[in-house]
Formats: sequence, structure tokens, C-alpha cells
Amino acid sequence: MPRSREENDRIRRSTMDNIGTAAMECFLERGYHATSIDDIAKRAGVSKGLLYNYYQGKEGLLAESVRDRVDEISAVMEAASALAKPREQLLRIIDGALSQIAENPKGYRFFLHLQTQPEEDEVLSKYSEILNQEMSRQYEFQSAIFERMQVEDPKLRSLYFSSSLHGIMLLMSIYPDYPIETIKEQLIRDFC
Amino acid sequence: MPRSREENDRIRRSTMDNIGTAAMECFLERGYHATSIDDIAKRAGVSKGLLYNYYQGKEGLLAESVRDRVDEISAVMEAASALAKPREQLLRIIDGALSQIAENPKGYRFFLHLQTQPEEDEVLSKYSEILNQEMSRQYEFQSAIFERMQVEDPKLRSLYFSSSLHGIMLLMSIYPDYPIETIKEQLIRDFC
DNA sequence: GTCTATATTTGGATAGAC
DNA sequence: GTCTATCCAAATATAGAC
Repeated sequence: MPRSREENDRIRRSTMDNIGTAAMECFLERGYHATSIDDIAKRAGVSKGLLYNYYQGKEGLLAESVRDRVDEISAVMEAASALAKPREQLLRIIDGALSQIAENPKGYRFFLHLQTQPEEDEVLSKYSEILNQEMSRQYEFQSAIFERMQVEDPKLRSLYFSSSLHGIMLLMSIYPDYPIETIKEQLIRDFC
Repeated sequence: MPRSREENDRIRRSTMDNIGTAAMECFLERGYHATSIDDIAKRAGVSKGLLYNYYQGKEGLLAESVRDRVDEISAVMEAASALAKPREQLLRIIDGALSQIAENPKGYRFFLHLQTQPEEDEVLSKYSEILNQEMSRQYEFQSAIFERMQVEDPKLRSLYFSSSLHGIMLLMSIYPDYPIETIKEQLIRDFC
């Protein structure tokens, strides 16, 4: 008796997810260039051939991971949107961003690495573009918050805030013993 | 009549410098991985074989560029050391760092890209290590300055300052129309 | 749905002539 | 001191069997 359609779908999704997760793990450990298709297939416990059945090679896997990262960033902004007061929204952004890094510093490091890809790179620059744009969206969103907080120059304030926040994220991702809590207090004191 | 020893030395240095410059240009444009030895040789106007006569392949060229970058960072600290008052020193650091990026944003972007290389990368992680250490040295140096400025917690202050400064550098290197002057004023107001 | 075997390409590196 | 020709390894991608 052949497998049911539902069963096949389940298997397909499971295998695809398995490969996707393995790819991300490899990327975080050794980086995009240094991981081979073979590494990913081995970690997922499947053959190279099967991998090509599900993804368009290595770049397809990267594309998926970038989509996931963008969703993660968006989620923080959406959560903040749901709150009433601008100060609460800002607190939520700080907390969301920093706890993501604290939880997975290598993930942030990887995407920052991708984001700082040279612009002329034929294949990879499109992903750094996407991440740059997402950062811009975040800046716009924050500008609106500062506007509601009645600060003098909301756009400038938002840019300065973004700079500080991303600098903190950068150093967190590089230095394992970064004193996140005390620095976070400082940031809140300065901007909220 | 054979060339004199001096003449040979001059030619050697000139060729080596020519290749080194070409490599850096390629790296800035397309990144380390995406540039081939052939690209570098072509841009320098020499053969691949000659390149190997002067450098230990692509990684040797990268090593040299990292040394240059470290020297550049050190130069800012040394210039600051020469000043008397701590506030002047801090101003010099800010000005030195930011004007370097303003002048060559792609350069900073490239080295940040290198610095965020995953730790497990066999060949390249050593260079990110070097850059990380140089960043730490800068932090230590700034701690001493804040100590002389009698701030409450000099180390914490230095870390917070480093975070903001590097965040600004990051955004500068990504967004071409970053309003560097006004942000710089903000930074000076907050820390000096 | 999954595997093995193979074709193809790319690019780093070397040897030897001039 | 410089070049051309060649080798070699690695890794992507595909074809066809089970």
C-alpha cells in the first residue's frame, strides 16, 4: 500500500527542515564560504543529491536563513507596535534586540558578517542589501517613536539610538563576557 | 652591464607594493573569498607566477593588509597619547576614528567583515582574533582616559563609549549619507 | 524519496623557460 | 625578475539506479 499524500508531505517538510537547520548550524560554525554542500548533507544525515532535490544549492539555503532573520527582526517591531506608550515601545525594542543576541551571539555575528559583504560581490550582495533595508525600516519605526516622545530632532535621535544599540550588539557578539545588564541600564537611562 | 643591487631592490619593492595595493583594491571591491589570485595579478599587471614570488599566496596578502589596519588603529592611539588633557585625548580618538571611516568607508566595512568571521574558520579566524585584540587594546586605553577624567566607573564608561563609537562607525560604513558631523557633536556632548 | 557515481568547473599553486 | 604552461585539489551540480 502506497503512502498517503499527507504522510508524504509530512516527510518532505521534515526532511527540508532538517536540511535547513543543519545548514544554519554549519554557517554559524564555519561561515558561508567555508562550509561545503557536503558538510551540510553530512550533518543533516542525507546525501548531496537529496539536498539539491529540496534547495537550489547553498545559496538557496542562505536565502532561507536570511528570510528567517528578517522575520525575527520584524517580530520585535510588531511586538513593540502593540504597546501603547512610546517609552514602553522603546524598552521593548531594546529588550528584544539584546535578548536575541544574548541568546544567540553567533547568529547575530553571522548576519552582521553577511551585512558587511562588499557591495560589488555578485552573488552575496543581495542579501546584505536585504539586511541593510531591514535596518533602515527599524530606524524609521524608531523615528516615529521618538516623535511621539516629543524629542527635539526625532530622526537624528533615532539614528543616534540605532548607532548605540547596534554598537552594543556588535560588541556583545564579539566579547563573551560583555556586561550586558549594566550597559542596558545605561542605554535605557540615556534614551527612555 | 648588470643592474646594480640598489636598482634591483627598488624594483622589487615597487613590484611588491604594486601587487599589495592591487590586492587591497580587489578585496575592498569584491571581498576576500570572491577575489581570485588571477584577479589580483591582472589588476597589478603581472603574472600569477610572479605574485607567488613575492607573497605566500592570497592569505599572505591578507595578512599584510591586516597589519596595515592594526597600524592605522595604533596610530590614532599614539597621537592621542601625545596630548596632555584626557578630554583632548578622547576628542582625538573620536576624530581619528571617524575621519578614517569618512575617508574610506569600504575599508572599515571590509575589516569589520573580517572581524565578524566565525571563530571556527580554520584559516581566517586568526585575523579576526588580531582585530578583536586591537579593539580590546583600544578599550583599555580609553579606560585609562576615563579614569583620569574621574568618572564613576571608568571601565564601564569606556565600554559604553566603545559601543557607541563602533556603532556609529558601523552605520557610517553602511549608509553613505550618514550625517556624521551632527552625530559626532552628540557623541562629544555625551562623553567629553 | 533517497542514494551512489560521475561530470564539470574553478582557482590555488608549482616548474621551468626566457 | 618575469612569464607561460601545467598540475592538482576541492567542491558544485547532475544523471540514473534503487
